[in-house]
Parts: sequence; structure tokens; C-alpha cells
Amino acid sequence: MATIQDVAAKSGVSVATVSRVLNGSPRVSPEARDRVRAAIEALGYHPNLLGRNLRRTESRMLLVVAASIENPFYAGVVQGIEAAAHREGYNALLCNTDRDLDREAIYLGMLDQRLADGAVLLSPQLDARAMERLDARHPLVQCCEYLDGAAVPHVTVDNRAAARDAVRYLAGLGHRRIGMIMARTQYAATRVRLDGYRDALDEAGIAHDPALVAYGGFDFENGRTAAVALLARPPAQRPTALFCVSDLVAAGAIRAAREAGLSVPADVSVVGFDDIEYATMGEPRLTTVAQPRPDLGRVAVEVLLRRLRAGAEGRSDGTAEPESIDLPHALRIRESTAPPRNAGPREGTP
Amino acid sequence: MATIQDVAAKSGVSVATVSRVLNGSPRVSPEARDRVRAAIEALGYHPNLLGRNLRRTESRMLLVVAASIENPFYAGVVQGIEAAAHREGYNALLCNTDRDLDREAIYLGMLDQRLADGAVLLSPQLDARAMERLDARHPLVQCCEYLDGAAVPHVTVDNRAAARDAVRYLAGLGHRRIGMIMARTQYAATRVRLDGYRDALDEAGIAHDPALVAYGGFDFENGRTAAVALLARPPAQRPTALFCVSDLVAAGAIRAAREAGLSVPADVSVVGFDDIEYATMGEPRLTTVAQPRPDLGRVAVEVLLRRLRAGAEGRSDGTAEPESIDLPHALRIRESTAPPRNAGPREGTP
DNA sequence: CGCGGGAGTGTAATGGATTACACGACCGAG
DNA sequence: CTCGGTCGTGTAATCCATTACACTCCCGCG
Repeated sequence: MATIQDVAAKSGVSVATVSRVLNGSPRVSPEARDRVRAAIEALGYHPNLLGRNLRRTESRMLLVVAASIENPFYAGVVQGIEAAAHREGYNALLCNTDRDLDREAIYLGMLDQRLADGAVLLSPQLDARAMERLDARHPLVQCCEYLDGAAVPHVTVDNRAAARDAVRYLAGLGHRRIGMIMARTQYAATRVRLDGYRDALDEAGIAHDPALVAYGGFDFENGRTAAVALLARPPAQRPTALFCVSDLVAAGAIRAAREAGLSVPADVSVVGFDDIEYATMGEPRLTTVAQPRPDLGRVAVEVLLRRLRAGAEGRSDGTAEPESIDLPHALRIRESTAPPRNAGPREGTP
Repeated sequence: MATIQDVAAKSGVSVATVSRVLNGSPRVSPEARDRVRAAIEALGYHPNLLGRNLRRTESRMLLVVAASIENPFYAGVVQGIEAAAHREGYNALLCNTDRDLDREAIYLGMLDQRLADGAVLLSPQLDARAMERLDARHPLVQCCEYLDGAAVPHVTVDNRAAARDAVRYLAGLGHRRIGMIMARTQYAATRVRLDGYRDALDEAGIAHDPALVAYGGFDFENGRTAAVALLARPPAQRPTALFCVSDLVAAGAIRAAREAGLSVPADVSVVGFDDIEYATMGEPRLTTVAQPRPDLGRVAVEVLLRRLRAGAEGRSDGTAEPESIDLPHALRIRESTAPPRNAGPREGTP
């Protein structure tokens, strides 16, 4: 394939001038510019980015690392990341770790190999210290999920407030035995949802009952299994509402309720988290907490590029507070929630 | 960061020797090897792949281009692609076109810029000629969907046979008014499903009724809209079974049936295509045609790398038949299908 | 008329790794 | 002892584009 030398020869100028045309430098005469453009056209020349990137010592590639990029929740986030990256002239390299620390290490190794300039971590597997060490060499940003102790910026919603809103809504419908299906996880973003759940119970003057909190994972089967246990309790102790840590878990809970002969929402209300597409496809449509997914991705990229550029100019202040951002969430009320049987909504409460 | 020069200096050998150690050449004395390894360790050296790739004139990167990578159907395919690519020392760069020809062009442009060595196309937007022209410069392979006239290899299931199996099963249950919800599409892989549907009707001696075939897209809403139209017909002309071009369309059809006061499968049987995770999460669980998704991805990469290597050795035979491959599919019978009301299964037919 | 300075262009160094070729040391065969 | 060959290693060219620096014109001002 043609190189910049070929273009230079064909248009009768030096490679420097061709390069200047390529990069839009103003110090080129219109005639030279035209001749170079014509030669590029005639030769079907495309700059070899391997050469350019080597010279510029950057790859203009951003890593997007997640347990599973295809997880429906991440769909919109990734879209936001890609769009923002392209707008800034970067490409996004999507990486699936399948929660495997080694696979993640391979991907993050691309930073040291200069195949990528920075990374957005959607579900980090490494520990906080390792993340900080890596971040000292190459800018990182955590998005949606993040590790508690790591001094690496993160972009999320206020998960505690989001959970509080969801459970407050259930309490407002008149529910008193509200269960929660949590996930066992290292992520602070998820763990504080339990705090939000408790906040709302406190507000409503409902005593905490640890037996109403079940722990599993984020998936359909996890949700189903956890819900089976909670719904197997005697009717007087059985929760009349379940707040679930994800929409997939909520779908599992609905399946469990059906299998237990209970109807949703008449016998049990179910609230999810994430607002994935599936939430409106199943029956009943899911009440859930929506996160601004494309925005989460977009802002994460903005933070990352800000750091990348700051670093390129030699600044690495070190101890400055990492720039972390919360974006607004929203409770979407649909058909999987209703007042409990034998207890209308508490209209009287202000 | 440390370069190969630094390692050479620190270990008292030349860069050539360091490079040989890096690449596992046997022509290095054990002592030199050890010293180099120690220096690499001490300096925390990682080879700069921008330099290596420039020198080798390859990027070891494979493009994976789809309308939407996050589409649940592609999840497993992408997983297969990634796994196979890594096994061969390649990275997969996932690209979303959102069905936008321009965005696709930008991604495919990365081939000419040498940021990627080849591409797997999951839902090509360009036309057959353009694809062939591009393929002449850089190896491509189509996976799952493919264009009719393009002399570019593809890896799929036998979509016609798969559709035939699904509809044959419905006919076997005793259905005679079997509708199909198709997608308007440029893809041959999808279009031949209509042929398979007709094959099965012919086999069962059922006359074709064009009014029973509706056209839409691949999504939930498309499926719902199309099904609303088919199910609005008077009961005697209404289809008792619907074969849908995708699981999402089938989900939409089920929603439409419910809204029309019909129950699935008692009043209408519904069959999907793809067997995405959602197929077993909803109610009822979906009868559908499963594709071996990771295998489709794996084989696509194998074909691609075969071509890449052949091309690297200077061979480009030109007019040889493109290597296209069909992988086996499977009908998964679940709960969304049953014999029609007022007509038991046709047990007597052999 | 001489000189400072900007515009336009070219030469060559540079980024980091790979590898063809060359060279010296050393071995065994004749 | 000499020659051919292997082994280990180094030098320098190479991949392709960017850019610091130098240079030539040419203009306008004093």
C-alpha cells in the first residue's frame, strides 16, 4: 500500500509537506495542498496509524473492561462510552473478563504495551491497591461499579438514595414486610443499596428484619433462588414486597413468585434496578430504578480524557481528591408494584 | 517508560539479543537470557507494541462489526469470537454501527489505517460490491447474517432448514393456519427463513396464505405491531400459530396476544428464533430455534485467520470459491407451543 | 540598499522494535 | 594445522509518520 513517501514523490513535495497537509497545518501553500490532495486521492493513500501512533506515543484507544460487555445493563453505558470516545477521536476497545482476574490482567496489560491510553472499568476484578498502582501509570476511571478504598475516580448514580427512593415508594404503598434481594459483591456501588433500603425502613418506622434480606448474585437464577427462600416463609411472615438488586434478579423473583402460586403484584410487589429493556418486555412490566446509562458512559470518558490530557502535559498532582461524579437516577413506576392485600395505600400520611 | 534500549544497556547486551529473548529465539546463551530477563524484571519493561506492530506491519487486532454488539443474540457469538481470537494471539475490537453506513465506514477504515488486520461482519451495512472490494485488500468474513451476492465467506446455520424444522413442528402439532412474522432485511440468512417456512407448509399440504405473513424488524415492538395485525383477523382466519424471525419478535407477539385477550399457547402457539437468555426468563418459556453461538464466532475467526495467513504468504488465488460454513442448529421445545384448540395432535400421521 | 522577519518548504532525527547480515570464537574433521 | 561450520552476538537498516531545525525567498521598513 502507498506510504507518505509515495504521496510526496507523486506530488513533487517532501514528506514534511504531505504530513502538514494531512494534519491541517496552515503553513502550506494552496497549490501544494491541492497537489498533495490529488496525489492522495490518486494513490488511495491512507496514513498508517501504526507509524503515526508510534511517533506520537499514543494509541487513541480506550479500554472498556467489564465482566460481560453483553450484559444488558451495560448496553447503554457502552453506547455512551463509544459515542463520547469517537467524538474526541478515540476508539473504544471492548473487553470481557468473565470475572476472571487473569483475563482482566491481560486486557489491562494492553495499557503497558501502549495499545491503549486509558481504561474505563465497569466491573473491576483487581483489588484497590493494584488499581491505584495501575492508575499511577495510566489514567483509569470506574463507571457504575467501583471499589471502596481505591483512590481512582468513579462515575455512578447515588445508589443509596436510589434504593431509598424505591423502598420508600413500597412503604408508601402500605407495605410493612419489605424484603431485599442483595448481591454478594465487592462493589461499594451495590453495597450501599442495602443502606438505602435501611434508610427507607427507618423513615417509615419499620423494624429491620435480617430474615427478609437474601444474598445472591445479579442474575435471573440467583434472583429466583433467593426469592424462593423468602417466599417459602409462612404467609404471616412472608414479605409482601421485594426490592431487588437488579432487573434480572427481579425477573427471577417474579418467576419464583409464580411458581409459589403467588401473583405479582397482587400478592407480592417486586421492584428491580437498572431498567434494562427486558423490564418492559415481560409480564408484568417491572417497576424499577433507571440509571442514565449513556450519560454514565459519556461522563466516564470525559473524566478519563481530562486526566489523560492533564497527564500528557506532565501534571500528576498526586494527592488531589479523585474527581468522582454522581448522576441523577429515576424511579420508573410500572405494573409489578401495588398496595399489599388487606391494606390500602396509606393516603393519610403526608 | 523503559525501552528495549534500556534493557539492553542494563543487561550488557545489544537490543538484538533482548529482542531474541523477547521472542523466544533459541540462538541466545542461557547466561544472556537470564541477564536480560533480570533486567526486564528490574525495569518493569513491557515491549511497546506500537513499535513491534509497525515493524511487523500487522496489528493483531480483529474488527467485530455489528449493528449493535449488545444485541442479546450476538452476546454468545462475540464471546466465541473473542475466545478464538485470544487463543491465536489476536484482540477483538468490538464496533457498533447502529445500522449507520457512515459509522460502519469509519470502523472499516481502520483496516486501511492498519489498526486492524481483518474483520468479522455480523450485520454488514455496505453493499456486496463494496464488501468485495474491501475484501480484496483485507480479509473479511460474514457471520450469522450475510449478503446474497457477495463473494466473501460466511459462517451461519442452515437457516432454511432451521425454519423448516420449526414450522414442521407446528404442523405436526396439528396447526393449519400458521403465520410468520418476517423482517424486512437485506440479509440472505434471514430471508431464506421464509423459504423454509414455505417448505414446511408444502410438506404438510397446507396452502400458502400471503395474508398470514407480516413484515417488520427484529425487535420487540416490531413483533408486537406485526402480531397485532395478524391476530386482529376474524377467529376463523386468525393464525393459531406464529413463527417469528427472532426471540424478541416472539416476545412482542406474546405481548400482542395477551393484549388481544388470547392466551399462549392455548389460543396461539409462538415460536422464536435465536434462543437468547430472555427466551427462558419470560412467561411462557419460548419454544425457539437455537444457534450454536460461540461456535459461529469461533469458526468465523478460524476462517478469517486462515485467510489472513494465506494472504500474508502472498497467496490470493482470486477466483477460488469462498469458504462458507453451515453449523448445526437445534429446535428447543418449551412452553409457548401446543396443539391448536379443537384439534389434537395428528398422531396418525407417520 | 540592507536587514529583520514571515511564509513555505525540505532535511534529518525521532519514536521502539525486528531482523538481515556480518563477525569473532570455537569445534571437529581431514 | 587448516578449513568449514555452528553458535552467540552485534551493527545498522527498516517499518511509517511527525516535527525540530534550517534554509530560501520575498516583502517592507528604515
